[in-house]
Amino acid sequence: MVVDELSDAEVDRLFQAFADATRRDILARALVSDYSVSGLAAHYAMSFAAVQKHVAVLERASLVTKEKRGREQIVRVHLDGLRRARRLLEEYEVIWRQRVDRISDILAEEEGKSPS
Amino acid sequence: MVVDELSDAEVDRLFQAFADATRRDILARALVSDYSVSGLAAHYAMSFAAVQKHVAVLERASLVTKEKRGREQIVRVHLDGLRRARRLLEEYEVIWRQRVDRISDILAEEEGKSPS
DNA sequence: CTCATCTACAACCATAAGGTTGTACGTTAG
DNA sequence: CTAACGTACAACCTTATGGTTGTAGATGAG
Repeated sequence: MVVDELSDAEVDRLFQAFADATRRDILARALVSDYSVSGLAAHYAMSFAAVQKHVAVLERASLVTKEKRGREQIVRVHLDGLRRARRLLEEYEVIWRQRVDRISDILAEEEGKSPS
Repeated sequence: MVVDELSDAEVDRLFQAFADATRRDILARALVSDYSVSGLAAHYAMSFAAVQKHVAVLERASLVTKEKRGREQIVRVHLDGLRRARRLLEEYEVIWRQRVDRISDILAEEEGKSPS
């Protein structure tokens, strides 16, 4: 029933990509409009190469893709990655809810057996 | 309007915590039932100390808390952390949606101005 | 009381992560 | 054509991460 089967390594890369403020900011910028790598780099107090590496991390996590436009490389968000990460977290919450429900059921049953 | 204001460092820790398969598994186990640290450690092909460190990472990320019970330390999930992470990812999707809507509006307006 | 259990933590090691600078190469503007 | 721009990538450094072993302190079982 689970449609998007991600390997552990893929999920690792996905969350690892989110685990850095610069990368989250890059993602946020790329979400609202198109940026080239150097266009993004202009916003950060670090070298172009560093930003390039951050984009590479996002790319390996399937969160963005790069599209060549002339001599520039446009970074565009790949929404699927984002959705998958979000769904994974939702699944954890579902598990929690199921547990709560299960415990409620057990308590209800116990009460039915010996109403104190 | 943003209720849960997380610092960059907090969010870093949150996603960093998810970025390891062992930790995600620990979290999943702790979600479905109560486990002591050694009870968790029994499931993994690594030392107790290693598992202990993983739990510590989850704890620093506010994803779990430990509760002393006799000589054991019970690991319980702190649902808030989970919810916050999920909401953050949802916010990115919202931003994306807003962008799509904005572009649609612009296109609609352009069409209104000079219907080709 | 004594011993096994559970935990905590320090010290150490190998590798990964995040940053730097430097070099090289395709592309576009003038 | 030439110069500037955008990119790619290698080499290097420092610190963080994920693992190990070993030691030591509480606590519970017998």
